[in-house]
Formats: sequence, structure tokens, C-alpha cells
Amino acid sequence: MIEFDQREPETRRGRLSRQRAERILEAAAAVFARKGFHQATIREIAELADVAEGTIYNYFADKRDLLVAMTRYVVAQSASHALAQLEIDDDRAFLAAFLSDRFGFGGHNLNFIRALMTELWTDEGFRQQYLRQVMTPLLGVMEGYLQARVKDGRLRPVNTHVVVRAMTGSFLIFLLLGEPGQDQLDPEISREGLVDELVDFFLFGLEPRSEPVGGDAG
Amino acid sequence: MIEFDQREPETRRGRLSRQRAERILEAAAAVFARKGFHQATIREIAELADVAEGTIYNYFADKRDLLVAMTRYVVAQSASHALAQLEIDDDRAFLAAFLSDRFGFGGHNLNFIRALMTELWTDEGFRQQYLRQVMTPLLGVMEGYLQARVKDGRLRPVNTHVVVRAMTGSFLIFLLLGEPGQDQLDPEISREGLVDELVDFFLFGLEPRSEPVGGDAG
Amino acid sequence: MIEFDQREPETRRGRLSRQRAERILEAAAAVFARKGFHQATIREIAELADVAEGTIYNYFADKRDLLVAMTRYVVAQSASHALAQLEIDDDRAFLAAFLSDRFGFGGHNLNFIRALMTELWTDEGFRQQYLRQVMTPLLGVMEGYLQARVKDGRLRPVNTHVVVRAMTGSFLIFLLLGEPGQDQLDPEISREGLVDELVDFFLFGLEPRSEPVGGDAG
Amino acid sequence: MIEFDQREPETRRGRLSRQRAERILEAAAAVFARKGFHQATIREIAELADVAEGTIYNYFADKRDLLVAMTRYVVAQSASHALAQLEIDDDRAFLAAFLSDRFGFGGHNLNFIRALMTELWTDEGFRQQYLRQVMTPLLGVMEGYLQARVKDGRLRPVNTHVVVRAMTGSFLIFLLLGEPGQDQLDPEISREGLVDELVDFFLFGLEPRSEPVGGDAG
DNA sequence: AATGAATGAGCTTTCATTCAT
DNA sequence: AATGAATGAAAGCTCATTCAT
Repeated sequence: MIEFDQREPETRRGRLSRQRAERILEAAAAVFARKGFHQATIREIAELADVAEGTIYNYFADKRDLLVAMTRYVVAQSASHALAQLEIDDDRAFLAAFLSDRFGFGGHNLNFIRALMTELWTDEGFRQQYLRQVMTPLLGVMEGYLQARVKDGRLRPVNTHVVVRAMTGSFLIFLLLGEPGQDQLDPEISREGLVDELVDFFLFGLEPRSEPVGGDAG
Repeated sequence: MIEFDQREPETRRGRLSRQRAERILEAAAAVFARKGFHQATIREIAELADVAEGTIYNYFADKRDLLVAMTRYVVAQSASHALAQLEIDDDRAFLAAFLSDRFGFGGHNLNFIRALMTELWTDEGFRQQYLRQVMTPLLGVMEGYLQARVKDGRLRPVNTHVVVRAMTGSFLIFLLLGEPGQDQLDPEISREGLVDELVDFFLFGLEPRSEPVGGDAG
Repeated sequence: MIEFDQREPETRRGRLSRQRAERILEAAAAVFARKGFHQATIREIAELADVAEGTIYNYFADKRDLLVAMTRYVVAQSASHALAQLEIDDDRAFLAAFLSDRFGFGGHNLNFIRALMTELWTDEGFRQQYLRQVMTPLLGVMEGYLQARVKDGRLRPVNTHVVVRAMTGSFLIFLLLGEPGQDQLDPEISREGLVDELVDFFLFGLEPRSEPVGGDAG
Repeated sequence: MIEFDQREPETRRGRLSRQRAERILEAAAAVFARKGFHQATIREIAELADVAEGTIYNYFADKRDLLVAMTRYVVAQSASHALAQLEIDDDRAFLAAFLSDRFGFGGHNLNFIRALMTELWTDEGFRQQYLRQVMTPLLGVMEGYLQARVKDGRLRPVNTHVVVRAMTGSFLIFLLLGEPGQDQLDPEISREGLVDELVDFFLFGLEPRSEPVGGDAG
């Protein structure tokens, strides 16, 4: 399902091998998601992928490597899609579409994200790797977008580095605390409502608008 | 540092016993922080606390109980302090003080918070317990504060439930990604700079101010 | 309840001390019986005896010693009583009374006997000690009785050593397999029926007798 | 020595695997016998079987399962053989042969029997299982034999249920107390002497017989 | 003499990883 | 390349025993 950037004609061997690797990755995603990294066992992943345990070690160095590879695999599935919205011109529409998309992805991959977050907080090496290879590029694209808007004067001059991360955190915490519809959150807010509120907050902040703000607020 | 609500003169036994429990809790905090819950071993905690492994089980039922007790212990150290800033009247000053305080706490307890976050994402039971007993009350106070300000007309009418969580997420992600001064973040931003940027963002949002914005943006 | 062979006037100290030892022994009997030797814990025995764990070690060298002492204590409670039947002159009546008494004791102390048998089969040292100190004397009395009867010509000349043990084994196995009234054994046999059958078997064996015996005894 | 009901040619894998399982079972028998169930450790069994600890868990679910499997294994070695003597027509000869055979088996498997008896007295579940699956069928065959002889008038009408168990107990106790040749028993009695005495006792009982018995103890 | 907190060896069991086939 | 049996290092936890009070 994922596209590796290779064009050369694959050998039969190579194709089978790649398919097998993907089966393992998908099994890993499922099991890591269901159990978390430490609770997941190689045996269970192997069973789900319908390969022998030893086979996994022909494709991945060790369990941790499998987590990293799996993460890249899953993220790759969604990244391009996620960034497609950057075409949208209207800020409000763009933010809403982007957040909705991310919540959709998060909802469908909640368990996976949990496994990911767990290791992210725990394993320094994995965190460095993930941040550098996955997070920073993704955030970078967002930053570029915002910077362009700032330059155009369509957005306030803000530190895009900070703002992009703040928005990301605002999004992630709802995955941690529970999305709308789950008992943790005010049950009256739908996902759309949540997205709208967040977009409002991102665009306008807390201060009253429309009337000139008093000098003391500065 | 923690206050047990007892006034009676402690027996020598009781004092030693309490000190020992605290030594264990502090060792647990350190090891859980360094390794995460699953990676941490009772043996290592015992060694750091300079106590036999079995002794830990005289004070805590099992490993999970130790995590829960440790969490309460650390959280108790900071909660009251954190809410003292609610007295500040000026919004910008209040938010800045609050965030600074939280970043200060987060910086000093980063490892503990990591251990906490790890389990929060992983363990459903622990998450429920923590959210209900610690997070919700804390967020509730913030919500109350915001609601009052909204009522006064000093803040826009926003869904405080959402906004409080969004702000919390914006804060937490910098603990995950690394605060200013660490290599992950633009090294030119100081903590104060970060706090200022965040406060700006919280108060004003992304939209240009001072001039009326076109109706379509609303 | 047990008589230690001491006549000297006990000091208050001594009396309290003896009572305490007996409380421990009785608690030990109860717990060993309920759980078996290895499953039983010193803590549970201490709790039941209402003493501290350490106190037990003031009276008994270690856990095994407690088992041995407890065994002597329980056996002593019944030995003299058991041997009182030796006065009975009629062989059938004697055997029946003796067996009934032993089954009665066994039924009431089944759990204790189980704990005892377990260790008897397992622990060579304990077995030697028990056999020499408890079993051999008891069996010796029985042997003496039989030998006297043989000398009188009222019983066949048999190897009393073997016969006494054979009879004992015949008795014990019903404690292992379950006495009448329990599901393992033919439920139609009462304890009296069992005793009668055994006595018959002991006295007459399997061979048809050359002279008619009372019709019902067959 | 045991017969698995398979005819297909074994694979090399399968053969090695079976041999390994048997090595484990034999090691288990030895260690359980020496130490009893609770005292025995997986480590020791593994060492004796020259196998890693983990390997044992590839073949047996847990320690208790190993005990059960081991019991079946040992019992299977002897059951059919034991019942072969049922062909013998003469009662005395039959009983003597049967007892000799059982003592032979008991002597060679004394340690195993000890381990078995230990758990039999201790573990209710195991006892039920063992009695139902092993003991009752075995005793049942004996009962059938005796009943036939009673019907023929070649034996007294006795309650075969009771008598068979009584005889079994008479046999077992010598395994507990020690067979002839061991210090516990009168060292002058050989195993044959013991068997003869028991057979005598079983056939004739204690009562003087109506025909004059020779002056020697015969 | 009594206490019970502290001790730490030792237990069963799991599971990532290796490697002969 | 694929297999899966074998490995053995830990892990959490228990509990007989000690010893300062």
C-alpha cells in the first residue's frame, strides 16, 4: 500500500520479500497498538503476520527496530494526505480541514498513537529519531505555510516555531484525554464543535475583538 | 516536603517508617523517570532507596501501587503552589506567571512527568484514575477562572472546557519535544521568550489585529 | 491439655510461657492442616496464635521444628486413649473398638494427618524421627499385644511385625482414599460396616473357612 | 519403554522432540522424588535433564502439569505388566507374584512414589484426578478378579471393595516405613519373607485355623 | 521475653533472540 | 530465506529468619 521510491523492475523474490515485510509491519502496528510496546510479543506479531518468529529477524534488527519501521510505515500512509490540505486558501477552512483530518486519523489509529506516545516519552533514542525524521519535517511544512501567510500579512507576525507546536499540542491532548463522545469530555461537544472551537481559539485568541482593546492588555 | 495531616507526636518507629516510605517514593520517581514503568525494576528502586527489595513490599502492595503512590506524592508537592497565581488580576501577567511556574515545575520533574505520561498513554485504568483524581480538578479550577473572566466581558466567550485543554496541550508538548535551550527547539528562544509567545498566541490568536478583519474570516 | 512430665511448681513465668507455646502449637496444627507444610506461613500461624512472628522463634528453632513439636503434641493427645482398648479381651471386639477409635481420630484430624503424611513421604530426616519416636513405640505396643495372644494360642502364630504394619496400612489407606460417606468409597458402606469388614478380613482372611462361621459374619 | 500409539515414521525433529520430553519427564521424576513437589525447582529439573529452563515450558504448561505428565508416564510403564499376573490360577501363587511384582516396582520407583504420595495427600484436585484416572481402574480390575473367585466359592464372600483397598494399604505402608533390608524394618525378613507373611495374612487372617497348625510358625 | 520491620535468597515464568536444520 | 525449538537472563514477588528496639 505504501510506495517505496524504487522504479527498477522488481524480481519475484524482491516482490515477495517486500510483501512479507509489509505483512509484518501491519501485524506489528496492530499488536503494538493493542498491547503497547512492552506488552506486545514477537510471537503474537509473528502469528498475526503468519510467519515464523525467526523470519521477523530477517527483516528487522530487533523489536525496537520493528517499532521504528512500523511507525515510519504508518506515518507515511497519512503524511501526504495530511499535507494536501495546504492548498486551501481560506485560513479558517484550512485549519478546520486539517484538524478534522488529523482527528480522523487519530481516532482510527488511537491505539497505535498510544503505543507511539508511550515510547516517545520513554525512549530517548527513539524520541530523537522520531522527532528528527518524522515530526520536524511535518512541523516544518506547517511552519512554512504559516510563514508565507505572515509574509503576506494575512496572519499576525508570530513565532511560527512556537505556534505550530502549540497547535499540535492542543490537538494531541484531546487524544490523550479522550475525544468528544467519550466520557472524559463534555459530551455535548461533537468533533466538529471541537474543531470549530479550536480554530476559533487559534485564530482569535482569548481577548475580546471587534472593539479596540485597552492599552493595559499589551 | 509533603504534609501528612497528623499532629500527634510521632513515635521514633513511625518517623523512621515514614522517612523510609519517602525514600522509596523518591527512588521510585527517579527510576520510573529514567526507565519508564516497565523498564524500571524493583531491584533498582530498592538499591537507590538503599533498602531491601522485600522492604518495598512492606509499604506498597505491588509495583503498580508504587507508581500510583509516587504520582500522588509528586503531584501533591506542586498543586497548591500552582494555583496560587490565580490571584493575579491582569490576564497577561497571570498567564505568564502560570506558564512560567508550570515550566519550572516541568523542568524540575521532567523525568517524573515522562514516567507519568508513559503510563497515562498505556494503562487505561491508571489513566482514568489519574484524570479523575488529578487532572480534572486542576483543569476545573482553570475553567472556573476563565468563565469568570468571560462573564466579566474581559475575555471572549469561548468554550472554556476546550480552551483550557488546548492550552494545557500547548504547554505539555514543549515538555515532550524539549524546552528552549535543548537541541530540539530553536536555541535562540529563552524560556521567557517561549512563555511570551505562548501568551500572545493564547490571547490574540493568529489573525491580524488592530484593523478590522474582513467578514468572511469570521 | 497435654501433660508435660514436670511436677515442680511452675513459676508464673513458666506457666505463661507454656501456655504461649501451646497456643502456638495449636495454631500450627490448624494452619499446617489447612494448608500443608509448605503452603503454611509463619505469619499465618503467628496471627492465629496471636503472637508476633519473632516470638515463635523463641520457642521453636525453625519451621520444621515447629512441625515436629506439633506432631508430638497432637499425637500425645490421643496415644494413651488409643491404647486403653488393649484391656478388651475379645479379639473381635478389641479390633473393632481400636479401629473405630482410630477412624474417629483420623476423621477429626484428617487435615493434620495429611500434613503429616506429606512430610513423612518427603522428608527423610523427619520420617526417621517420626518413625522412631512415634510410630515404632505405638506399633510396638500393638505387637506386644498380638504376641501375647499368639503365645496363648488364641491367635495364629504370625509375624507380628508384618501383621501390625499391614493392619495399619489397611487403615491409613482409607484416610487417603476417603472414608465411607465420601464420594470415593462405595457410599453404601457405613463406618461401622467398614470396620466390621476390616476386622473380618484381619481375623479370617480370604480363604473359605473349614468350619461354618456364624452365618452373618460370612 | 513407554509405547506411544503412533505408527507413522517419525521425523528426525519429532524423534528428538520426544526424546527430549522423556528426558525432562525422567529428570522430573527424579527431582520430584528427591525433593517433593514444592521443594523441587524447575532449575534443578532442567539441569538434570540437561536442558534450559525455558525448554521445559515448551513441553509442559507449568510445574503442576509436569507433575501430572510425569505421573502418567511412570504409571504407564507398569500398569499392563502389573495386571499380567491375573492369569495365575492358584490364589497363593497369584498374590505372591502380584505383591512381588509391586514391591519390585515400588523399590525401583520409590522416589517417584514418594513424590506422588506427597501430592496425593496434599493436593485435593490432583488426588481426585489421580484416584479417578489411575487408582480406581486399577483397583477395579483387582476387585473383578476377587469377585470371580468369590463366585466360584474359592474365596470367602467378602466386600471386595474394602478388601482390595486394605491389601493395597498393607502393601503401601511398607514403602513408607521402609522395605525389608532397610533399617526401619526387622532386617531379618527378606522381601520374599515379607511377601509370604502378607499372603498368609491375606488368606488366613489372624484366627487359628480349624486344622492343627504345625508347631513351627510356618 | 516480645516485637515486627527488614532482609534477600530463591522461586516460577516470560520472551527476545539465536541458530541448526 | 524460512523455520521454530532452544536458550537463559531477568522479572516481580514471597516468606523464613534475624535483630534492634
